[in-house]
Amino acid sequence: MFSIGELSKRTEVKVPTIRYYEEMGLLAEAERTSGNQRRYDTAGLERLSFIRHARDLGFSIEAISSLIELQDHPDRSCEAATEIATSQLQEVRARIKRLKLLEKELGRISKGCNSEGVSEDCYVLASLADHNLCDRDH
Amino acid sequence: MFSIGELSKRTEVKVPTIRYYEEMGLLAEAERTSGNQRRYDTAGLERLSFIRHARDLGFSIEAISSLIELQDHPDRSCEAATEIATSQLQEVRARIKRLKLLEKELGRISKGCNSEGVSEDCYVLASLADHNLCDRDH
DNA sequence: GTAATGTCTCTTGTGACTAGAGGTTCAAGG
DNA sequence: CCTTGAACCTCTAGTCACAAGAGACATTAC
Repeated sequence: MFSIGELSKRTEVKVPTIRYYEEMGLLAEAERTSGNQRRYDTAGLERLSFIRHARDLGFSIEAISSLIELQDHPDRSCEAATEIATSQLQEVRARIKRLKLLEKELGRISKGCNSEGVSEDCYVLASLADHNLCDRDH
Repeated sequence: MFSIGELSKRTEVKVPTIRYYEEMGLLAEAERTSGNQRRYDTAGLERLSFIRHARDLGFSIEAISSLIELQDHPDRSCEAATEIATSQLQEVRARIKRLKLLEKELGRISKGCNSEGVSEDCYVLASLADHNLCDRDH
C-alpha cells in the first residue's frame, strides 16, 4: 500500500490529477488511512497506468470511461473498444490533415516577409487581413 | 452601419463570440444606438475578419492581440509579426509530428483486434493496459 | 519532540468560447 | 399607431481536463 504521492511518481500523473480522476469516477475511491489519506495497491496503479496511456493517445475522459467499463466486464464483446479506438484514429487523422493545411499557409505567410520593413508593409499582417492572399480555403 | 447579427453573418463569427472579443479587447467597443444596441461599420468588419482569419490559422487570442497592436502602429518594425507567425508555424509542426506518432500507434492498436472476441482478449484494451505492447515512446 | 514534508478539502483560474434566463429594442405588416 | 416576433441586451454558469493556492491536518525522519 502506498500514498498518492508515491502513485504519482510511479505513473507520472500529478497528484491533483489523480484526485480529479477519482472524482470523475475513472478511479475507484481509494482506501483511506485512519488519518484520511488515500492508500493504493497495484490494482490502482495498473488502472491509473491504463488511464494515463489512453490520455497520452488522446482519448477523452468519456471514452476512457467506456473502455474501463469494458475492462471490468471481460465477457462482453470488444467491438465497442475497437470502435472507440477507430473513431479516435479518424479524429487524429482529420486533425493532421487540417494542421498540414495550416502549416502550408503559415509557411507561405512567414516566408513572404523579410522582416526588414515596417509593419505597414508587412506581408504577415497583410495576409491575415486579406484572405484573398491565401492559397486556398482553410 | 449594421447590427451585430449582420456582422456575424458577414464574418461567420457567432454573435456571442463577437461580444467576447470586444470584452477581451480585440475589438474596440462598438458604437451604440439610442436603445443600446451595437452598430458596426466596415472598419469593424475588417478587423473582425482579420481576427477570424488568424483564429482559423490557430493563433491564440494573445498572439492576435499583439498582431493587432502592430497593425495599429504601421511605423513599427514588422519583425515581431514575423516572429509570431514563425513560432506559430513551429508549434503547428510540433503538433503534426506528435499526432503522426499517435496515428501510427492507434492504427496498430485498432488493426490488431478483429472485434470478434470478448473484451477479455481485446488487443485494444491490452495495448492500453500495457505500454510494453507499444512500438515506441509516445 | 520537533521539523519538514506530504496530504486533506475547498475554491478559483485557465482558454475560447457556448448556452440559457429574463428583459428590452427594432423593423415590418396591418 | 399598434402589435408581433425576431433580434438584441446583460449577466451568470457551463464546457474540458486539469493546475494553483489557502489553510488545516497527517506522517515520517531524526
